[in-house]
Amino acid sequence: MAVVLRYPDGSEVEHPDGVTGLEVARSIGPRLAEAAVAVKLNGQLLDLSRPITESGDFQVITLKDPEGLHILRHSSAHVLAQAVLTEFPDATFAIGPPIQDGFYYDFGVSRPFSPEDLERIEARMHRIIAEDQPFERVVLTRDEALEVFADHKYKVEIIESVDPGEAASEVEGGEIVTAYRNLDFIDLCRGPHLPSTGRIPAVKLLRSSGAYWRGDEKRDQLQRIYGTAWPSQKELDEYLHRLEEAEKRDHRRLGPELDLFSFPNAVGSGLAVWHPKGGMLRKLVEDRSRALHEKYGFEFVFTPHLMKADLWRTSGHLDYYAENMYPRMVMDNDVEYQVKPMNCPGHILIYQSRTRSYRDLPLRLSELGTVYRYEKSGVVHGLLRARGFTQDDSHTFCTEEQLGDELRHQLRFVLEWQRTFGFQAADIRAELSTRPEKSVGETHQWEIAERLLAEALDAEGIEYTVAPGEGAFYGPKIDIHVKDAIGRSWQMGTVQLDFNNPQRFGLEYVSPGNVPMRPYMIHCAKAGSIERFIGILTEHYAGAFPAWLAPVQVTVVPVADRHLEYADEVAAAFAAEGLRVEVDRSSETVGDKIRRAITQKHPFVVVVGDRDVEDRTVGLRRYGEDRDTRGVPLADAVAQAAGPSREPA
RNA sequence: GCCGGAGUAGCUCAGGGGUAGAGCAAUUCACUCGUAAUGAAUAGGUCAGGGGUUCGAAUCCCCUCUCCGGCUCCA
Repeated sequence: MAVVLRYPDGSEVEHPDGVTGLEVARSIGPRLAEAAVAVKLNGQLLDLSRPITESGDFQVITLKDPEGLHILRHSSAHVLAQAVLTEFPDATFAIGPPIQDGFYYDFGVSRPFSPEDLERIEARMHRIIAEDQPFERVVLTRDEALEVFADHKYKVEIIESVDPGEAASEVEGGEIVTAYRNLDFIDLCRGPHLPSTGRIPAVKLLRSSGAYWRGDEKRDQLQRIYGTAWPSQKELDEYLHRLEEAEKRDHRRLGPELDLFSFPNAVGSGLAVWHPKGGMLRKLVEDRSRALHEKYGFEFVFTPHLMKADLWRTSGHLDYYAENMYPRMVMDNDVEYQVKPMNCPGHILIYQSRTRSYRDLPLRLSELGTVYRYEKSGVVHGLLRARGFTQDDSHTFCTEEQLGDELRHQLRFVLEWQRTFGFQAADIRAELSTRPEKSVGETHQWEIAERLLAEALDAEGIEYTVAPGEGAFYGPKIDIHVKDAIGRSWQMGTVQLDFNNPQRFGLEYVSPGNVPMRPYMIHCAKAGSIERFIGILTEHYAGAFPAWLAPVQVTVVPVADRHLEYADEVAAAFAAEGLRVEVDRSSETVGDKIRRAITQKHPFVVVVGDRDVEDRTVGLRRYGEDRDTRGVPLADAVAQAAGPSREPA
């Protein structure tokens, strides 16, 4: 008997039945065999030592493959568990999967891990790796497995939760489970694994934290240890370097550094104050928001921060959202008020302010509405998760006939918004969330809405995935996710249908046939929250905003005090073109003044000295360029700065 | 909210029962300089806040607040 294996290059090679992956790799080349960590047969990953008994597509997996990295990190997680169980005999272990860039493992322990514990555990891991213990695949029956792991309640729960006949994530399905053994350590696992622990080239533990068993806050709190593993020390170092670089663009660091905003303790958690430069940035973003809303046919409305509690009762927020709302205050004759966490009810009241006809629709109401939400203390995160923030919110009311066109209209708006701020189409993807289990509205409405949302995405050529059951209880939605400069994905815009509010408030319009009809309601945010959006922008651009958004666009640096007069004249020339310009009047050296402007990431630095005064020129340096141009005629310099400083069309 | 770590000058940090420290920033003075840090001097602190232990607390203990990393949450 023989098996025929088709290699990635298309060639087909015959091997004896039961040949191992390693033997096949060896037959291809010794270096490949050395690099091999697993093989893939017909899409299924197998250990190198597994006998191959069927023909098909065959590929050797090395650490260069994504699957190889996955295996490396999975095996690293095993070694972590082995180290912890060795160092902490009373510890029990739960699950430890590979994740993006690394792995973690959750443990039940009598006390949380300290940083010193992590050092000790990591040292133990390195010893296990040095010992080069082979990973051995063990096949157990359910009963055998229950016996082997009898002392580990989480493992027992995993084994018992395996539905016979169906594959679960931790183990192969059926009456049989697999485990991997190295030395005296054994862990439940479907594999595959590296051939031995010595094949882990570079591993490092990063941090520990609490984590709930099965992700459920009502269940045990376990201690999770995060680590990272790479094919080489160099790649590990590069990864750590990337983390440092990401830290440098953290908006919570750049905000104060660039004098944009801060979070004074005296104000309260999750509440920002905006400094003049951040205020300018914010004004520019908000101006852009208003201009685009106007372009897309929205009308501006304003609603108060405080509204009667009864209104929130009508809208259902007190039923569904109360724990995120600030507590009520009682005024006048025991009337209760609450701070708004959303803008919708206010906009609905405006809709209701008079009888609406089909001729009024679509009615598009927008507001830069500041809302306050009580976020749990542990989740506040700079501008990205604040307790007070301003939504670029809008609510559109339309007829069923208009719904398709209107959704597409709104989607187009969201996309233009992202493009305006420098996010490329290729970095935008969408998610269509459909009806969840608990929902309001009629099936007919959901079906229409979900279909029209999908059609709008198709019409705009947006790549999207469907998230079944992930919609809000009140309607399906599209979320727009955007990738930033270092590849992180952020949810920004959203287009959501709402079947709930029109019903709760009894919204109507008069149809052409003179009968009352219920309008459809669309929530749409482009940035989401202005604060969060600026936080993301700050990280995306690492604080070096495109010139049109830079709070200060031009810094004029006089070489000596005698050039101050000309410097002011130069500044005036830039300002006359609408540029935001500052003159550095300090008595520092030229080098220092330039350094400060660069550190503050100003797009243009203009240096003026004796020759410039005489020739009416300037020295021009653009941010990010490590050189400068001398003797640029003033008018040219203004033109050069004005171009990129103009708002995008 | 939960688990851990942390809070000392505007910023970055040292000090860990016995008089509060450095660098950068700030201010002043001198320098007036041609593309990423001129020099000197000065000033700056309820050591997050409150309580306790102690002859004596930034330091040890308790509570609160805030921040950081996760978990959970983000109808």
